[in-house]
Amino acid sequence: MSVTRFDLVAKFMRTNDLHLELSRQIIELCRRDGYPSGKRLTERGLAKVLGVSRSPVRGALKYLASKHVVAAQPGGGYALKRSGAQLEKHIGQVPKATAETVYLQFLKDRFAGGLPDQISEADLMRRYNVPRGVLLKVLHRLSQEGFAHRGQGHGWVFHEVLNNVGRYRQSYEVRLAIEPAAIRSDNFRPAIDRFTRLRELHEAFLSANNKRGKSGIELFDLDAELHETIAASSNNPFFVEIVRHQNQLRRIVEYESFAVNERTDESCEEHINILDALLRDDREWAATLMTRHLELARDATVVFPAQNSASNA
Amino acid sequence: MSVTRFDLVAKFMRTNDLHLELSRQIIELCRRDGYPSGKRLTERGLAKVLGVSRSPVRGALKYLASKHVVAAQPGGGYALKRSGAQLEKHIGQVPKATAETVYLQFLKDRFAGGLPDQISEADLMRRYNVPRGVLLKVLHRLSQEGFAHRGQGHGWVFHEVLNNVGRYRQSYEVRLAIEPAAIRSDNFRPAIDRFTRLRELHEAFLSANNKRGKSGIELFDLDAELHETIAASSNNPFFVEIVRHQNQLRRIVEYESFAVNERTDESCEEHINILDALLRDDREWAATLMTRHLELARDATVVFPAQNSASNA
DNA sequence: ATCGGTATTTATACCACTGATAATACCATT
DNA sequence: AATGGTATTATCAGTGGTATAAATACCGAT
Repeated sequence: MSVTRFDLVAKFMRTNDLHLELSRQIIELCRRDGYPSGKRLTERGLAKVLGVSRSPVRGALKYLASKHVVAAQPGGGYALKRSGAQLEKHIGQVPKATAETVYLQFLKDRFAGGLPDQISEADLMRRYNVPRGVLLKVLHRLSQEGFAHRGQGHGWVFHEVLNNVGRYRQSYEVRLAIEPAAIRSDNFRPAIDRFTRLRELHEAFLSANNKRGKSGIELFDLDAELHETIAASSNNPFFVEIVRHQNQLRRIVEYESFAVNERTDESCEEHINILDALLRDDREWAATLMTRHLELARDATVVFPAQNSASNA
Repeated sequence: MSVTRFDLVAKFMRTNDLHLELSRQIIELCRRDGYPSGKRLTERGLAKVLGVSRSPVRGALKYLASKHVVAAQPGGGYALKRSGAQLEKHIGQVPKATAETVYLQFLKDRFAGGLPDQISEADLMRRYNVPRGVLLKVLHRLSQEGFAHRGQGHGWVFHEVLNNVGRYRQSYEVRLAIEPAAIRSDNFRPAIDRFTRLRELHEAFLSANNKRGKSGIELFDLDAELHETIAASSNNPFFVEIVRHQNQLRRIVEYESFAVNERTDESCEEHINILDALLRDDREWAATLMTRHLELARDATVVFPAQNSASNA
């Protein structure tokens, strides 16, 4: 009769979706800022940065401890136990939240033409067999990201995605207008440390590239991070928002290899040149290189046209 | 005993929010496309355009009939009974849907610094005294438009709004990058009829301006329509989306006269010059004029700084 | 003063049900 | 073939109660 409620509650505290999501973000944070192994992670600090309360952070840390990414300290609390490339490996091992999975599946299906332009919630629940809450969460995220919106009456309306050459060119048209402008912005202040870090990662990618096989996903994420970081240096949140949105649009397409850009090495080198120009504060040249980089990428991208989605269901 | 159920159902068919919203859109549609009085409005046609089924359209038409904007025809169906400026008058008289009212109130409060950066749903329900459904509808709209997003844990996070000079300049920075690029886009095809109509409206505004008092709201809407129409002519939906978003950001601020641009007449004339250039297909010059127009507007805009919203609640 | 541990309060997610209403099918008329 | 009128069906909004989990307050230790 002595081992009861309290112990059970403590033992069985399940890790939920939010815990997983936060775990990812914690790893990502440590990786991006290059925290060394042994760095102490405080609950309050993480809660502040991640915009949540201590409760879910605690859950996430517990989960990370079980995966040996962090370790409980003797006096209480947790400290980081991995760093750098090791973290990158771990981040892929954190299971995706169910909403995240459904979200990706949605976009994939949509791209492949498997979803009509208009569809009702009930229909989607039947299709994906998820509870209403998850479905709504996904739909609202899609809506926030500009992939869909709730119709005026019943049902949801999906917007077009980057599933044809024309769309892809239009995306580049936007980026060509925005990204060089961001670099030329009056308030541009290069984030030296981030740029330096990015440069290292690119160099690493280039040399690793020759040995092991190339990873499309890895390169895409690196590319996205570079463009977002540069946009962020303009200190204009609207620029960042637009660049991020365009990246998100391309992400799903390129993850699924529906669009391929074979210029991986060249692209990396162009990135490095842009970073170098920015690091020596030669912004005009950086902007020019960026324009050139985007034009080359645009012209080299091959899109595999999806089967036309003649509105089904 | 003869007057029962059927008649009651028919008589008491209440107009709901959707009916009101559609009524507005129908008026707006007729105005924008310059439908003449007497033009027949078919249920199916409107349903198609508005993206809903016939049921709510029917409700809207019934409502509009009660306001004498349309009239029931002898053989059934409805026909438009007003046109042009008369329609503009009517559109202001259609009551706003409750969600719409709350939405505007939100933005106003947020601008004035009356809403903290983070706040829970329950808190908002208490504050605005609206049922959860309406609140959520509003929040999701705000989220879709980039004003807010759901936090990871509990509560919603509000983004910054255009409530200071810096933000305003950043908005113009985006427009300066996007709008001339839209005009220079390869796929730009001027919407001759829309442009011609807009030109007329601008001329009308200029002459009316001298007689009656000026209406800031009226001018803002005209301005927004012009910029969106031009962006739309690029046939690049991303451009349209960005321009629309920026307009929406400015709308609430300028409606409430938190930001004022006294160059109404000059602005109108610049618009006309841009339209003329576009109408004679002189795109390069139109793009140059657009750049100049935006720069002048940017430098002339005065923002009344809102009291700093030191996070309350 | 800041941290981790714990307890308490509060908010939201979930579920089933109900009524309202949007979507749709059908019919008669032109 | 297209339209308006009508009836039927399906979807969705609203409700309330409960379970879960996030936010927060508090405490003792460093």
